[in-house]
Amino acid sequence: MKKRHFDAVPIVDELLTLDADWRSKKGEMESVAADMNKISKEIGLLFREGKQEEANAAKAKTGELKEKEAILKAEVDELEGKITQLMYQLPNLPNELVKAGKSEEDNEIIAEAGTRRVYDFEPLPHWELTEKFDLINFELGVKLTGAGFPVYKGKGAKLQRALIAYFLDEAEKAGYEEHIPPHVVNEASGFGTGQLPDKEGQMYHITEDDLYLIPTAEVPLTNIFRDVILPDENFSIKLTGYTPCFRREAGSYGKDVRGLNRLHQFDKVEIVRIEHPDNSAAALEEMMQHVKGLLEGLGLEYRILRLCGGDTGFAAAMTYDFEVYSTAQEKWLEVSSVSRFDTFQSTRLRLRFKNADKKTQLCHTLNGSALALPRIVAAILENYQTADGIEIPEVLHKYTGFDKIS
RNA sequence: GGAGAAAUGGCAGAGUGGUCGAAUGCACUGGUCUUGAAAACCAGCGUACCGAGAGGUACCGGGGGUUCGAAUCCCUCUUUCUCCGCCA
Repeated sequence: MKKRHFDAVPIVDELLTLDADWRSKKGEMESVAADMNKISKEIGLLFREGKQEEANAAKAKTGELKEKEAILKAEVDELEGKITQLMYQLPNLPNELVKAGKSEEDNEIIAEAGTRRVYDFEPLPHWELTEKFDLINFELGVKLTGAGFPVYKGKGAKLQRALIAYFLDEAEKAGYEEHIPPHVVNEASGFGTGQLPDKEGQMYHITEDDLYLIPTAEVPLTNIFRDVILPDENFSIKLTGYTPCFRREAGSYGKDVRGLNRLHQFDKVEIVRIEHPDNSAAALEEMMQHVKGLLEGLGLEYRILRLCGGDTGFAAAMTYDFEVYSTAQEKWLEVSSVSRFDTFQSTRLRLRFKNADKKTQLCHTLNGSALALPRIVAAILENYQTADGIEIPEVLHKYTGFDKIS
C-alpha cells in the first residue's frame, strides 16, 4: 500500500476494531434468535396439542427477546455497513513487481520497439491532417453534442471501422470470443468491476433510470460473470468486444486534449480474461504479447511501461501501459492498458470456481485494451503521412479497401 | 403505455401460517450388481456467515411489514410470460 502512497493503516485498524465488535454482536444476536426460534417452535407444538393457555403464557415471554433481537440486529447492520464502506475505500494490493512511486514519472519503461519515423518535410499533427483530408470533424461534434465527441467521415470513418474489424479478428484468432454487450450498465455492474464507488464522477450517469454509460467494455464483459461459480478449476475464459466508451474526464485541459488525444466518447476493443489464480501471471503475459502483435502489425513504434504504485489504478494489482510514439506531436500516446486485478474484482463480483477440494475459491480477472482507437488513429495518420497524403498500414488494406488517403 | 398471470434448490415441479432448508422426478456423486457398460437397487447431494467444536444464524426474485412463528398473509420494487397499443 505504501507503494501507492496510500496510507491504509488507519482504515485497517478501524476495520479490525469494527470486525471484532461485529463478531461479538453477531454471536449475541444469533443466540437470541436461536432462543426465539426455539420458543416459537414450542408454541406451535402447544397449539397443536390444544394447550391454549400454556401457549399464550409462552407468547408473553417473547416480547423482551424480540426487542433485544431488534436492537442487536440494528447494531450488527450498522457495523456491517461501516465495514463495507471502509473496505470499498481500500485499493488493490500492488503486485511484488510494482515499484513504489507517486506519479507517472516513476513508471518503469520495460520495453521499446519499432523505429522512429524521419521526415523530409514538416509533419502535421493529426488534427490538421484530419481537417486537411476531411476525415474527422471536431466542430461538427461540438454542434451535435459538445467537445470531445468528434464526427468521423468518409475514409476517416472507414479507417475507424477497419481498425475495429482488424482488432476483433486478431482477438478471435487468439481465442477470445466476441461479444456485443450493452453500452449502458446498472449500478451493480459498476460496483462489480470497481468503477463504483471510486470513479463515480468519471462515468456518465443517467439519473432517471439510474444507469451508467460504460467507460470501457470491461464493465459489461466482466460482469457477465457476476454471481457465477464455475463448476471446476479447468477454465480459462477469454472474451473480447468492441464498444464505444464514454468518459467524463472532468478537469483535463490544454494541448493534451487536442484532437483525438482525449475524448468523451471513443471506440475500443477490449480483451477480458477470467483465470485460475495460478494462471493469472501467464495470462497477463499472453495479453501483452497479443497487444504487441497488434502494434507490430500496424508498424508503430511503441514502448511498454510498468506503472508504479501511485499510478496504478485503484482496482489493479499491476498494470502495463502501451504507448505509441507520435512523431508530429513528439510525445508518447497511451493506447493500451493491460492489468491484472487478482481477486479485487472477483470479490465484488462474487465470481468463484470449485477447486479440487470442491471448495469455492475466487477467480482472478484481467483485462486490457486491444486496442483503443483514437490515439492509434492519431499515430497512424501522423506516422504514415507523406508529403501529399496518408498511407494505410498493409494489414488494414483488406478492411479499408484503399491503401492511401489523399 | 394499458390489462392479466407468474417468480421455490442445477433443471422440472409440489407446498396458502408451526414438525419446511423445503415433497417428488430428472441430473449429479459414491456404493451393490456386471468381464465392462446400461438397467435396477442403496446412500449422498444448495449457498453464505458465526463458532475450536458441538452447533447456530440467514437465505423459497429484491426490499419492507403483520405475527410468538412467514415459502405461505400485506405493501413495494424488479424480472418473465400472455393479450392490447406503439414502434426500428
